[in-house]
Amino acid sequence: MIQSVRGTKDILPDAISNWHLIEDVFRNISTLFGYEELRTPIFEKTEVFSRSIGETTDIVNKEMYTFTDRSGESLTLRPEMTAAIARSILQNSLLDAGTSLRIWYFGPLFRYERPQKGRFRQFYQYGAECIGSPNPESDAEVIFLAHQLFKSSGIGNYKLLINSLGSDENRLAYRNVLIKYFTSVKSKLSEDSLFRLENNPLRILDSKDEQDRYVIASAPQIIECLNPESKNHFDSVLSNLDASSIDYEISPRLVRGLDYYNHTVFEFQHSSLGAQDSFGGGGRYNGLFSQLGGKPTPAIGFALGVERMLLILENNQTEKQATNKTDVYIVTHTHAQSQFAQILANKLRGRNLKITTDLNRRSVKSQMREANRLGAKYTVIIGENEVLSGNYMIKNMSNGEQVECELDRIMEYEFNIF
RNA sequence: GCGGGCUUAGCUCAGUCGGUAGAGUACCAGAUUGUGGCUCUGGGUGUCGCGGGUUCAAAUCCCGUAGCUCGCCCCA
Repeated sequence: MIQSVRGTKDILPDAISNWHLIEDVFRNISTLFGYEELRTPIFEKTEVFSRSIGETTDIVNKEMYTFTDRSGESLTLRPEMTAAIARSILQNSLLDAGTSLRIWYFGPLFRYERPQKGRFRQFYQYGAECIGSPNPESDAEVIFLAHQLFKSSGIGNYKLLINSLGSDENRLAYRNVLIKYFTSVKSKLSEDSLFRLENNPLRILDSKDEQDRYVIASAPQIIECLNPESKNHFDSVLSNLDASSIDYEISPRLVRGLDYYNHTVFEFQHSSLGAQDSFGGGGRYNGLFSQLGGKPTPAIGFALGVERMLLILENNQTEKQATNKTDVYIVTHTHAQSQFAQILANKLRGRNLKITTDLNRRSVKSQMREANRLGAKYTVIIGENEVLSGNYMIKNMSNGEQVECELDRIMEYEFNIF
């Protein structure tokens, strides 16, 4: 049997209703906040990602699906969206100076990783980007948006962690302070963290290793390296959140993986997710547009892992409520009535009723059973007698009552499908 | 890239000491000759992941391999 590619999965009809629910929330709430949808291709020139995400990150180093096309150009299935969105904004000149551009997106991303709970090689993200404002109210706005998305889709009990990396200079200064500190306690670090010390020392702060955590506890914090403007910006973001009663936890060790982040960074965590407890995250990326060849443009955004959101939802849903897949099931006694059944079905569909007919020429009993299984509120029963008399049986499936109805009047029959 | 667990019917799983596979559920048929649910009766629908080895005999023991899953790394 041919199987789907490792780390990819089919979204089966049984699971689709939660996807629809969450996609509706994405569209409706984003619109309420004045965000417009932007769809970009699922592959880009490789440099879109290699120039923005960071050469030392695992995403660029070992997780990209990169290939050369027939013209010899290096292309990559998008491993994240922000860089692609920025590319599109620059290419299409969507940004007017002095105003804000509000964009949201939804779609599949691709990373070559070992799959585990809440992690796939093809996975979906929703994201929102607020471009053009350096001010703390835009930081707050995107967090309000995320908050409302969770509220509307029924996700509660999550934790918002927030931190500031400061300006690029602050970040660099902190990096040096950290290298100095961790080098001094090198002997106590785990093997992984020794590697991080060479490549991405900030990430040591995120280590899950017990011993590392002990060392990390007394590491210098980035707050100490922030200049006054950065500190002001951060404080102001927090006060905006306070004013709107958004709960958060300042997490001095939150650094996030992508190189383009500066100033505010944040992450949403939920305890029901297993090892990957983060189901969304974002931050400010004032340097990204210039890295991609545009004018320096302040921006902030976040992304949500849709499969992880669905995991949270499924955890909350104790029982799946049976959805009725059809309103009226048309039962035919023999195959001879199937044309009549289909004519009737199409007429009733014109009344916006969900109609199912039998396609397998099964017994009346089987058809009734299926009608029941599909949650049909009514069956219309057609047999030889009905064809001769021009009358049809309409059976109410919840109380078993049957009435005879003339063909001409079946279009007026009041089906109570609620 | 590394480590643990798992793989038997459509699904969830049992299978003892090696003796050629079973339960629940789903499904189909009948009881009810034109009518669902509830009940009863009957029906097994299988490449025991795959390949090799040991053996008179392998779902079971050994070796290899693939897939799934959870974790590490990293990230949504």
